[in-house]
Amino acid sequence: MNRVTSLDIADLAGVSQSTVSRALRESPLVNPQTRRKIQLIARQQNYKVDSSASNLRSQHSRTIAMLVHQESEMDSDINPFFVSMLASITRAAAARNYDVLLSFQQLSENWIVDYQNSNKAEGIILLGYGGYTDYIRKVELLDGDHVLTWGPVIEGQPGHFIGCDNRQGGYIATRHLLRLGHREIAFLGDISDDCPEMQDRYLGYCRALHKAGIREKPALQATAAPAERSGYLAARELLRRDVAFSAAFCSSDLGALGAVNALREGGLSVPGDVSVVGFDDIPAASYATPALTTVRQDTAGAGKIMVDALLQLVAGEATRSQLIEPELIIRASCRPR
Amino acid sequence: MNRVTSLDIADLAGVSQSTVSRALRESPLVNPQTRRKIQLIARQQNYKVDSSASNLRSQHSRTIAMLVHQESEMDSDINPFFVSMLASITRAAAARNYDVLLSFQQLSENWIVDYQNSNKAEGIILLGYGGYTDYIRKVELLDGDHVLTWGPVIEGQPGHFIGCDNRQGGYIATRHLLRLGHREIAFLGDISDDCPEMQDRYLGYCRALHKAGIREKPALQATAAPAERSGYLAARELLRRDVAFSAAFCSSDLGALGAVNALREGGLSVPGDVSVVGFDDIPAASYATPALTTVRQDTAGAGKIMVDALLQLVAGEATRSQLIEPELIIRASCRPR
DNA sequence: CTGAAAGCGCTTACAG
DNA sequence: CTGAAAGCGCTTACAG
Repeated sequence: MNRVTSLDIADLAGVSQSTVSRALRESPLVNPQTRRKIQLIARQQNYKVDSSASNLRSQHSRTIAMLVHQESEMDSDINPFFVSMLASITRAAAARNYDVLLSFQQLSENWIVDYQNSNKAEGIILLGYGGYTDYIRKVELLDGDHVLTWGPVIEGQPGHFIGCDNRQGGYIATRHLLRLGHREIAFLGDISDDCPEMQDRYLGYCRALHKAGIREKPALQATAAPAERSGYLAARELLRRDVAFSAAFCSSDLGALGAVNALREGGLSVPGDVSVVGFDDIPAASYATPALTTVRQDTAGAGKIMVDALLQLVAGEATRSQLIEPELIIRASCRPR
Repeated sequence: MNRVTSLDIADLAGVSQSTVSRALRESPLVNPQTRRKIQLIARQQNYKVDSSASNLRSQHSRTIAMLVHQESEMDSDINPFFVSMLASITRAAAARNYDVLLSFQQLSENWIVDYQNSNKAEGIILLGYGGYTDYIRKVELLDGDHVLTWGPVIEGQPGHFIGCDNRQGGYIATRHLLRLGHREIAFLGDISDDCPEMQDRYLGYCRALHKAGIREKPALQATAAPAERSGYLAARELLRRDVAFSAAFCSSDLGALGAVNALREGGLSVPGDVSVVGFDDIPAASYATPALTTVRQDTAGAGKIMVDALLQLVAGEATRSQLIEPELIIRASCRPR
């Protein structure tokens, strides 16, 4: 049994191969009756247009590549936030009739050449970029390529980024704690230049504090990456410092979950002794004990926006950077002072 | 600036286009010096073989499709276990120089036609199949197609499956609880024919009980799907029945996390009053409070095995069904009776 | 509205 | 070891 081609369908339908091709692409040129007949026969024969041939001829692949950054080969835990993004991007792409190639890569590898120059994908979405300073250096060389990154949206930066309004996110998280009467609020997160997103959350935190007439204290900030272990260690460090705090804003849910464990180990109850707010609203946030109050990033909406923005880049249109609005999700990990 | 093709590389290297093609495919026919020269020029020009053209000519795509089953469009929480599988499959495929197309699909959609007949993918890996009875009916029509499913490995079933030795998993989980002195051990999971994997875990549970001279009690079994909410409801149901138990084996970690919450709400401490064992070893299991004792399915190994098995199918070779060995991971959610 | 024909950029038998 | 040539299965201008 040989592969069915458009020529076979043409024979069965008694038309030319060109007409088959047109009918299957919903060309308005072809007679509606003929089109229906051809489509019926194609379905009966389980015929599908050969994508290699179609791609080669038409010079586009209707495929995007989604690269998830990983520091090392071995680290197989993907941040659940990225999993949500990945799912929502894949669905948004499918809705636009695009396929998605998935890959886990390190920054050092040359994905542009691999995916774009081989015509495997028309554009690339990057989830997680590792260190910002290294990444931006790489992006500068990309001029004209179709690469969109989930990350910080910074005035004048090269490349194309879409991300959450992190400053606003940090602001509403901290304001929530302030309104509950907390004054000594710790910040767990990396505020170095390598993490502009967390830095922005920190700036939002500071702004909320200032509005309440409070100055931020370096002793209340502890560096943490978005990982459970990292949040755990940061909270321990904070406890060791022996500085008073009745609340903590963690710049990731994963970090917040770790911090909660560390606080408990230190004999503190959450939210009894310390209120905790996270960031991301990963699934685990809602079924943790206590369920985590957090700042949700709308991944479903973000996926659509990213796919649309990438396809604009591909089409050569201008894309403006867009900020996703964060939303405070109140659960059980905070209590009035 | 036009697209660089193999003809351009040929011109630059002073050889024919055929030789460029051979050199880039590491053909032993071409002179090593010529090959190196061509490869160098190709790299300098950022040239990559056009995959559409290559696929069309050679009639294979070096791509596999990975379909993650979803009941509904809206349900965006992917079981973290599948996330690990997805990552490990993608890595295993990359190691064999295969690309991975990702898609979220419902059982009703016709993925065989979409991916295989269009030559988009040489084979398909399915993660999550929904109801087994419906799925197996679909698989029966697949004869000759290259579809591999993560699921139950059952003697004589149609199609190609790779999965965990669930019976053994259920056995070692239950044996662990028995060795801790528990006698009244609840089972949370779906034991209907639609879930042969959980059914097998239940059979392993029964076997362990029998070996200890205990008969399983229907009152100690509550139906739960692998989801937090479902485990929560099942545990509540169990508490309502007013049957004594000092331990529970939950056939998924997600369900176990929900069950722990329900038990706590019911005034019981874990592991103080009830010991709990889960299944899967998802990341959340290790950072839950208490950290969950569970049965690990080796996803990294499973990914490699699945990709290899699928590529065997594609090559027309026989694949034998394979069972992944489960492993008990002891953490903090169990205590001696 | 339809058909004949060119050609996308490769791979690979064939001839040397 | 190398080159000239055919052809993979489509899409799409061109002509009618």
